[in-house]
Amino acid sequence: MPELPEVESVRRGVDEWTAGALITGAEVVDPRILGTTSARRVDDTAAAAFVRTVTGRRITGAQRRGKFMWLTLDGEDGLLVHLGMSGQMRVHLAADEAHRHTRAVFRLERGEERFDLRFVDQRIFGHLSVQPLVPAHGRLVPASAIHIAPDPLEDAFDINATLAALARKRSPIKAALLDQTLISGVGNIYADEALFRAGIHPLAIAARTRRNRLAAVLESATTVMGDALAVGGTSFDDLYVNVNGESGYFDRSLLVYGRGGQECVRCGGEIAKLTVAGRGSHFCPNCQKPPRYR
DNA sequence: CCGATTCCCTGTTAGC
DNA sequence: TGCTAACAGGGAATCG
Repeated sequence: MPELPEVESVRRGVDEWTAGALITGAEVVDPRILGTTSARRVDDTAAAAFVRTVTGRRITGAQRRGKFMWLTLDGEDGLLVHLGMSGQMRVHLAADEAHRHTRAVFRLERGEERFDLRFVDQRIFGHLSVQPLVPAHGRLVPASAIHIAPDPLEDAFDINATLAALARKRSPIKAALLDQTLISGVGNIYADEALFRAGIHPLAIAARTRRNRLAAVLESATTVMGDALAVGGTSFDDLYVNVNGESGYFDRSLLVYGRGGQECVRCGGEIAKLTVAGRGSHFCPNCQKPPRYR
């Protein structure tokens, strides 16, 4: 499931391949990827409109904030690409056999090069859309990403502001970490890993957690995502690969995620699993003591 | 206003 | 063995 390190790995590949390229055509194989989560019913008319909107545009580069990625079109609009949990961006020659779950294809031309940029998404939680770029937290971002907070790897990230935002949340810290309006880029895997590395229980209430402990969680999240990015991200379930179809290697460095029932690498105890904010949460009950509030 | 829950999807896996 | 139910989860809408 693509989180910041995976989306950034994809963005880098997409940027290398597409910066300066002309979109000479496009095809929407499955119109559902044009809808938002709530409005999946998108008809062929919308698909045709999407194709008309992107065709003939020049890609200036690929940008990212948190898990939101977009291609700038002529420097004025953004072609938003959200990978959801199984989305992939793949570069292929037009003659290459299409992947079973290809949902959209962009025909690109750059100099003498001609190739396809394909959006592949098994579970259709991802989506594509073209939107005007609007200012948010010191940058221009697609309009639908205006509410997304800066991520820990961008210049606009403000540690003190993020700490203050976390300290206002009366929800479990695991839920707060997943709230993309507080801090972006952190998903279920890295939230669990950050909490384990900081020794914080996922059910600890953010607002009742000491400031230096919250800071430790942020520090851990930043570090673990940076480490993951350095090895191409986490390919836990084979649904994530980069633009060239390559997996990342961080799965072997995961300490708690997906390790329920196994031994804790730190204390030898048993990794437990419970549901927080509707997501599976893996943690060590010994290394991450349950909170005790009066 | 805020936190919790539901829904959108498909492929894999556990269980009867 | 074969079928069904449960599970995985990012993000937005809806609920309480």
